[in-house]
Amino acid sequence: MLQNTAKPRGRPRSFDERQALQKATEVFWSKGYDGATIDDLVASMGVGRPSLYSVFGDKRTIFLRVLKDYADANGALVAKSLFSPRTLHDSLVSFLRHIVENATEGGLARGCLLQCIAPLVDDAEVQQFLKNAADGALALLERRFRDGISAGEIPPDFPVAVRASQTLDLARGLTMRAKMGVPPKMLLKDAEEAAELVLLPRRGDAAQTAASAR
Amino acid sequence: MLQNTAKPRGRPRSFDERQALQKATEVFWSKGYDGATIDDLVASMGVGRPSLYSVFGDKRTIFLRVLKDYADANGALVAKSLFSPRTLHDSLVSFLRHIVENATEGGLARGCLLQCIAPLVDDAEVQQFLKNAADGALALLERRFRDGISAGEIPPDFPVAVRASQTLDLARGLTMRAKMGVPPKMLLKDAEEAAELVLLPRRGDAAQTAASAR
DNA sequence: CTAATTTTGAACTGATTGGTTCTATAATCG
DNA sequence: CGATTATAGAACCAATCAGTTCAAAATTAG
Repeated sequence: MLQNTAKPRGRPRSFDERQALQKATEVFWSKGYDGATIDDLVASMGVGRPSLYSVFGDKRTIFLRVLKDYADANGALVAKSLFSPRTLHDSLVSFLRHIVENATEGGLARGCLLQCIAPLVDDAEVQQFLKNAADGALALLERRFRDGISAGEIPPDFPVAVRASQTLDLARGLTMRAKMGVPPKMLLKDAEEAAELVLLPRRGDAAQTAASAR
Repeated sequence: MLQNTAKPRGRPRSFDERQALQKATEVFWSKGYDGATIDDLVASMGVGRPSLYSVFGDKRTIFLRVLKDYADANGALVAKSLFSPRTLHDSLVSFLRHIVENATEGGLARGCLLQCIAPLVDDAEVQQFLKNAADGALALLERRFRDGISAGEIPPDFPVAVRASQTLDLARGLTMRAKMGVPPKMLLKDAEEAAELVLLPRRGDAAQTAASAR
């Protein structure tokens, strides 16, 4: 393990594995799971058909790997958007803006791979993965709200679990609209409105410190 | 046109057109557009293959008809849920509950045909249809909020357009979670929370009459 | 150099797809 | 009854699909 640059024996690969996987992501993201053919993948990834199977496995396996890759990268960005030092309000705006930007990346209106493509894949492992990813995102949001309580940005009785879930639901709505072709500009505006909405205290709850969240 | 029961000349059909279309809806809703094969449709609809083509057209045409049918039926139910005589709050709960119930109908976690299936169909006419359907739903919600202003349930400066859009986004989130297998019971609870959320006045806006919305 | 090892491109395979044709069947009309 | 009209079932067709085989190519080890 000292030399990870140990030269492999046979004919060298003509492709970069990470880069190829990124291309595969694009294909699935744009065309969907059923819509993406092996030929599409071969063409985009720059990998010969037999190499594709020997290196990455079959279509389902490739998709699972793409999914994990995408979720990891996205999860890191989401965490960064939420936990870089800023007010709670700005964290939420940043989070929702990230969702919108991801879903409208390159003006392509592809939505989110995890929300618009993967849920249609009729596979138990995929579905379990999505459930875990959603739980993870929810946990991050709840943590951010709790941090907001610690910082005195929202009152201690702020309904953290409810608002975290609602934030995620609003994000899902933004993502679907991105997929429908609603202009990013409008979605970004709505992202800010959504952040304001989920910071409102429950009716009847004291709101004395809430104003500082802006 | 006096006799709509005018007996057609040839061999009578062995299927009911409306019933067959309903079955087609189930097939697309469960399996997706790509996932539904002509054989699936033939088997479920009780229509012979050639009859299917001569009566309903090709796969795309069948799907478009299914889509219109589904949207009409659903639109009627949504309007009813919103505009039956009740408070604004109860209308919103009723609307969101309807969304959840539709998406979890029969314990099948199919989500919404218009949100979970149709957006993946790479067809301009389908996409335009979805956009129109979304605009229609938004218009209904806005109208209901405005009625709430007229009835004094919410203040005159209530941000109708913003809240209507947010209500729809929350509904989309609920639908996605239904598709992910979140239990209906939890979603129904969240539907009520969502209704409460979108009735909150904007920060800084007067909220004197808002309490009557409950 | 030769042998061993790995990747590659092209061609192949069996299954499935959307869509059609052909013929038998079931009804009404005269 | 026989002519007409329309549907139904089975078999068919060309295209496409996921996945494999095989020989040629490119590299390292000795």
